[in-house]
Amino acid sequence: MNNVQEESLRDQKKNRRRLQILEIARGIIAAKGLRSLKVRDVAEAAGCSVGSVYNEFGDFDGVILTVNRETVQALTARLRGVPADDPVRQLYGLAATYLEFFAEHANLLRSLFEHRMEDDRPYPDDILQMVMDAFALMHPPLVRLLPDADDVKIALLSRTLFSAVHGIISLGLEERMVAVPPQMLRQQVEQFVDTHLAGLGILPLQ
Amino acid sequence: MNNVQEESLRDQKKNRRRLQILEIARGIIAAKGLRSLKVRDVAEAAGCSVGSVYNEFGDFDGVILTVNRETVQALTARLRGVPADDPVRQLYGLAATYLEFFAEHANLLRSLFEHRMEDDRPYPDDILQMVMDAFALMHPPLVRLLPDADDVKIALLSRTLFSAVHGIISLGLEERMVAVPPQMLRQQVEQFVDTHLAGLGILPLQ
DNA sequence: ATTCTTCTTGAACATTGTTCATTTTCAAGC
DNA sequence: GCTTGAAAATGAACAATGTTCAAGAAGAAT
Repeated sequence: MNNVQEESLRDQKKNRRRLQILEIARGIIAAKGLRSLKVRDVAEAAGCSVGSVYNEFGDFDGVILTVNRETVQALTARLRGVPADDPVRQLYGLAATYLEFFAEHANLLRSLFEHRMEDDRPYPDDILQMVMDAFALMHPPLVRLLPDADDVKIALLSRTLFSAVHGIISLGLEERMVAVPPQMLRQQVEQFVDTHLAGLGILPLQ
Repeated sequence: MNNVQEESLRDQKKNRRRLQILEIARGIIAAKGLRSLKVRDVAEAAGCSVGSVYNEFGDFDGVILTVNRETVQALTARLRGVPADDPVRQLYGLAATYLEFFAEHANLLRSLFEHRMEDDRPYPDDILQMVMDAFALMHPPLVRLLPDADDVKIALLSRTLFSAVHGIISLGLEERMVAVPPQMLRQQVEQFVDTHLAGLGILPLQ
């Protein structure tokens, strides 16, 4: 017996179009920033009417939020790929991987963190949850390094440390904040993690 | 001999209006966020036409940027008010004051950090410089604490540390990132600075 | 083939940034 | 104080862009 639902021709087209719209929107955001994203441009590039975009995503925020959702998913996947062999190495790896990902997809990450909803509608919970889950990825290695510490405190520490790294990277990558030469940023982040771990009483890698 | 330029009635009105427009724009951003700022609302509240707003600020970005400029000026003033008696205390003070200011004016700071220009016009240099100068305020106390360190390294450390604090605070204050209870944030920032200073080999306050 | 449902379309509308010809206001010269 | 010229204010018109919806097209169901 086959559980796979028969996909109608209609659904096929719908799905294909949906993916296409998202791909186009993501491309525009990545290339020229969220502010350059226009419904008509997306519709035209996707070969459909603006109405179809609305039909599929409800409103334009819907498109943006879906792209953002996929961004945080891709980020999480990348971060989960960091080896968990040695906990200290893992922490370095998480920071370095975040930097790498941010540098590759700066405009997509800015869209994720900077997009504000119309009026006062709340940002979708599932995206927030995913961001928080990503920022909690430092939890397991920290638990291994600080076996005697309170679990709640480690959870807080994990988010704090990741938020700190996020701040360093997101400001460091603003070309406009000419401050930091990009190749120096990696070293800078490493140094930062290093110092902070030392402050936690954790010995560096030998 | 009086160097003060006689101010004509015309200039008086112009200046008064300019201040009024800025006050109104700032109020709207602070209360409802940058995305809720509309030319017509500002013009109506200021009792003038939209044309006058354009006449005074060139374009709408001009209004936003002027508000942002004043925000970073106010921030800098507050940060400069932190006592410089003890360098460690000063570092705590800078972090705590930044948190305080951010909590009081969250939407204004988000406008400062998140506003993107139309097209690819560059963000005004003077504002960027002022932000960087603010983030360099940790430099003097760090120099006192690490007298043997390279000055360039301290400059980098200052920006890094302040960026880290910025990351913790800006994410921590997003109501949407329910993560951190606000009153806990202060403690969290303090803890963070504490740990990092320890990592730098700096003893905490007795 | 017919009917029914659903999706698609794109013109019309709504909102909001921007321009500019006209009018108003003010200061300077007489 | 009247005239004149420059500067500013006005707001209607325009442009760009998000949103809606009645009509039509396309596919599914019978």
